[in-house]
Amino acid sequence: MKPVTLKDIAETLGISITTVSKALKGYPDVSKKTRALVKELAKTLNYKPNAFAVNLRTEESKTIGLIIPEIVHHFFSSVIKGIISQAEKKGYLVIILQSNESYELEKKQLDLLLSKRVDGILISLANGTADFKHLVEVIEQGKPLVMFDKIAKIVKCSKVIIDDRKAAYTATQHLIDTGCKRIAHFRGPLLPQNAIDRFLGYKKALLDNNMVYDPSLVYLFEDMTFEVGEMFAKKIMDEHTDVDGIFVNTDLVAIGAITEFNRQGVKIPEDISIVGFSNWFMSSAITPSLTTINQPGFEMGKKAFKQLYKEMKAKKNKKEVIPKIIELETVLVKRNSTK
Amino acid sequence: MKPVTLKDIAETLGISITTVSKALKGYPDVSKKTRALVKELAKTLNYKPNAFAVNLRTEESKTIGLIIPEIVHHFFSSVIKGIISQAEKKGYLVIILQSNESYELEKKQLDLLLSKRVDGILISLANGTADFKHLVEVIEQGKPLVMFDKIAKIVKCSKVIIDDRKAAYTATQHLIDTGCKRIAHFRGPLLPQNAIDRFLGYKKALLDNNMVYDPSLVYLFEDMTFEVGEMFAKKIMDEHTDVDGIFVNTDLVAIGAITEFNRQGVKIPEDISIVGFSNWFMSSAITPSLTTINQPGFEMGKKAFKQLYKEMKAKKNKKEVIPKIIELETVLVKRNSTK
DNA sequence: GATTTTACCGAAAACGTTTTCGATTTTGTA
DNA sequence: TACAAAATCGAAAACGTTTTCGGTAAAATC
Repeated sequence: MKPVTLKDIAETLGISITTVSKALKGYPDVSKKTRALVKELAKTLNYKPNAFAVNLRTEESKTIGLIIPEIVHHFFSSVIKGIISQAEKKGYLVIILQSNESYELEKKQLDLLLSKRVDGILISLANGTADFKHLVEVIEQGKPLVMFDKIAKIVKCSKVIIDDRKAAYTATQHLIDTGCKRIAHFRGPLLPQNAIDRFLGYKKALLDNNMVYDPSLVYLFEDMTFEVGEMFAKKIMDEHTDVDGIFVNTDLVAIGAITEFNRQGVKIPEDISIVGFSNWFMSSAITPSLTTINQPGFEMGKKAFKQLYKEMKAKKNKKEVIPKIIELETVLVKRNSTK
Repeated sequence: MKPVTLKDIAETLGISITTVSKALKGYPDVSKKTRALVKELAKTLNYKPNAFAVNLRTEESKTIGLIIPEIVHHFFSSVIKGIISQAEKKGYLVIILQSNESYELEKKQLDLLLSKRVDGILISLANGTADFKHLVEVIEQGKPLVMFDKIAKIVKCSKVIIDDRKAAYTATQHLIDTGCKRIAHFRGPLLPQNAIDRFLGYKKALLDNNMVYDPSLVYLFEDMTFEVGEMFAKKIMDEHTDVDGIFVNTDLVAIGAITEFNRQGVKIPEDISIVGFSNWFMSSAITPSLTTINQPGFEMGKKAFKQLYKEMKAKKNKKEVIPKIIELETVLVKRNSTK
């Protein structure tokens, strides 16, 4: 019933715990004969080292924490998948917490992970997070931390991101290049950096092309849902019939808008061109298929873990780490929602 | 730099480690004065119990393992969210592993969780899993295990499921009730129990209504993708022009089919009625909106954790647990893809 | 004032592992 | 044979906590 321990093996073999431990870990100062004996018995007894004891002794758990705003979300679940896949390769397990876009929860969860003594932390910030003290504390404590996607620029730690501003610029420029004269923007919430950057990219593209930036053409949503897209599409038809292009912060909302435009007989891209963001798999499925910016979630997860891994290793070897900004490439995927 | 320990507090206060520990844990045999003193110092020093030591001593980690076939999947990520939300309430953390629908990986991961000594395990089986020895071993070891959604009926443990057969029966019956005479089925892979059950429910509904069951109307897919739906829709138009209803194993495939039918001018539901499965949020967004079976993922996750929690508590109190089958309600959500 | 009760505290063992360092045995060399 | 070198082993400490059990001091009882 009780799990077998080193002691059990040592006793039945008539040797010391030390030797058993060394034999199993391949230390050189144990003879081939006893090593073989130990390993064999360990296997037949199905010995598994007590992780709790190992953790206590080695002060590491081979476990990392991950805090993410929302799990039920195609982009984020892709990131999670990337993180887990990479972590598994390196023998790390990952504990996932969901902040639900709440700053308070995020703070509490960070604390929880710290008290569980995970070896490192990966985090994507909640929309509600405007204060970063909790993050700074983690770093000051010397615990490896890397942020991804939704980051805080001020905080001194490694980050894996895309250039949201550039990508948004590219998206908007594409609308301009294909003849759009009056371009609206469905933007994300106020606080998160990537919504800000995408908005800024949109604005800059307009100005660089000598087009007027009209704030009334910017529609801000808090929850990104299909229905928001439908609603904003209706608003556009009501309030701004002259709009002939829309850059949307995220595919799901863009698809909602397309659906509504389809319903109302607005022709895409003839009447209105639309560019989304993230290249969700449904964007190639919808009719017309959606031109969008590819946001490599899986890749981002992989890179984020890899960077964290480096920093955990560095910490173990008592080496200094200099924070690194890793920027992933985004590409414009041209489909049928633009000319 | 180093985290503060009970010893640190004890020394600065000039008392024993024992007393500090007891004070913090609210033992009655420590005076109010010292208790207050200890608690205050602990707070100012930001003392956090070393989880590794606690785990070792108490033989529990307040951590559970979760093995899931695929994370990037709306239903499963909803389940994950349900599990995590419930676990957090009870002070449990969850380690997530992804089997990628591979039996080999699933086995390895189960072993990994066991060696990490999680307090309990939640699992949804991979499509490739046909042998259940690895699961039986977990149970024989006395480690609480509950399966959800994709289960093995033979294995003696608690399970949280829906009645796939009944739900499929309801879906098919609805097609029949609305006048469909020749009903096809896009079914899931060969092995997983829920694909089998849904197929059986479909078949039984046909037979109960004195309709012929025609195996050539059953299209089996391995990967559930949008494209599979498109492809099968084409096949139906080629091979079985008389089909006027389809029960599809999963919404995504159904939506692929709808898209293709739309493209080809096949009218839904006039020419062909379609019922999906799972009530993915896009099924209310597509045109026409998809009639489907609601599969409560979040709820399933919650229930699965709750059951596991009961079993973990029972184990702690050395009480026997009798495996429980928890069946969640499914409802037919009528929309516009059926008459 | 003597005795019992209660309140409070701490020593020590235990959880299972890793690792250092010294001890012993074996082998090699002269 | 004597000695050095190499090979092999084990005792013991340490990681930080929890908990049992015994002990002392204070309070209560007579």
